[in-house]
Amino acid sequence: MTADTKQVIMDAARAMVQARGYNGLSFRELAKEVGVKSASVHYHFPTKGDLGAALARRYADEAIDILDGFLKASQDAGACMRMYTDVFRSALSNDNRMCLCGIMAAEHDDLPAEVRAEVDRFTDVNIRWLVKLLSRGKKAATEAIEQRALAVFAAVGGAQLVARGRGDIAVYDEAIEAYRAAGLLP
Amino acid sequence: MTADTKQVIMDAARAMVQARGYNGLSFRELAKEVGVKSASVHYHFPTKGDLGAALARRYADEAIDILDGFLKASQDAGACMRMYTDVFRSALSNDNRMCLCGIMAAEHDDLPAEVRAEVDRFTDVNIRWLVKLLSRGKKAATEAIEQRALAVFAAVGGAQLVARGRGDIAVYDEAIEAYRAAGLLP
DNA sequence: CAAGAGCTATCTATCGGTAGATAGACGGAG
DNA sequence: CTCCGTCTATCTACCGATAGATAGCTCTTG
Repeated sequence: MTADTKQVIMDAARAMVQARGYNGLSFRELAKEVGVKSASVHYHFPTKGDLGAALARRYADEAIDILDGFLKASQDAGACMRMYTDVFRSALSNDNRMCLCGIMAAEHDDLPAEVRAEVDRFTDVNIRWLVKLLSRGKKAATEAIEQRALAVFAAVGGAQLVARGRGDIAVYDEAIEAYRAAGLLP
Repeated sequence: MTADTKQVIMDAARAMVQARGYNGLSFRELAKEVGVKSASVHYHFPTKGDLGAALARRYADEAIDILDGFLKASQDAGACMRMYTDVFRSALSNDNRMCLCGIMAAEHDDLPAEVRAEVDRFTDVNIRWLVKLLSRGKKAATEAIEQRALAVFAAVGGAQLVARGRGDIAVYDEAIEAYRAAGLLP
């Protein structure tokens, strides 16, 4: 019984949001999945916005750690970028799911403000990391690097979305390969 | 008073879906927007799936006409591609909306089957058109062209999604420019 | 031409279901 | 004894969908 119910709820909720989006998440279904009553979910997360924001916050925080690990693991930009694209790939290989914040970005406009803020932060985290990566040894203007970082982030997210729609992870692989071939990715 | 109510309903529904997604569309709100009762919407579209499928079908059909017009309007691949990216740009400039099928793609998994089919067809239409465009005068392998077409479609969709999240159309422009600079777009 | 039958498009009213949210009882652990 | 976590039970609001009535148009037919 040690397994902190709050963490179990968050894990299940994350999986459900990655599969069906924030609006597709319901307290009842989530509670059933976890094996508690919906009132118990409300005990840990008073409102749905609280839950959504907690999910996105943890997701962005984890991203910071994971991505920093990549930069430390290799000095090679190409290798780091492959690790980066592989993270997004792993969401798809996990039952055709999306990046939590990627799918929430589509619902951006009717997200509670506190959720939206965390989703935006996830984007910031990614852009900052990509800027760091693309800056390595390059002397290009900061502005150009930022533009490139944003384009990479958008392209990877788009590839994930399209591949998921096709229900075929090979579509993701092909898109990434095309990005690399075109020179968008290092 | 000529304005066919069915068309008015579809126009309003499209705008609402482009802003808040398929799940964010409700018969009551839609009816209020149009100025009728929700029962009247059900008269024209018995189920929500019927309405969603009708929207996506019309959207895909219009896309075919518009895109073919581009190919006829210019022989230059770069010019055609700019017209293509400008179509997606115009959705953003129309009150920060998304491509109808782009936002529905995010909800792909819990879309009624008849809606999903039309959304998938929209993707097909785009890929086919891009293949046609990228094939002009190129002798590259069909497979490589298809891969490239898919990557372009995904990248443009991703740029739209990210730009919308940022609420800044300049983000879209910058991403597209970066794609062009990298050589992904002709 | 006129009368009536049937159709179209809309309305009011309501259905069963589910959403998020809350109050208060209960039981176990410190 | 008290506090924490979970439960039962319930609330209000909204969802998509349906039933049934009605006004007005159109078409047929004597």
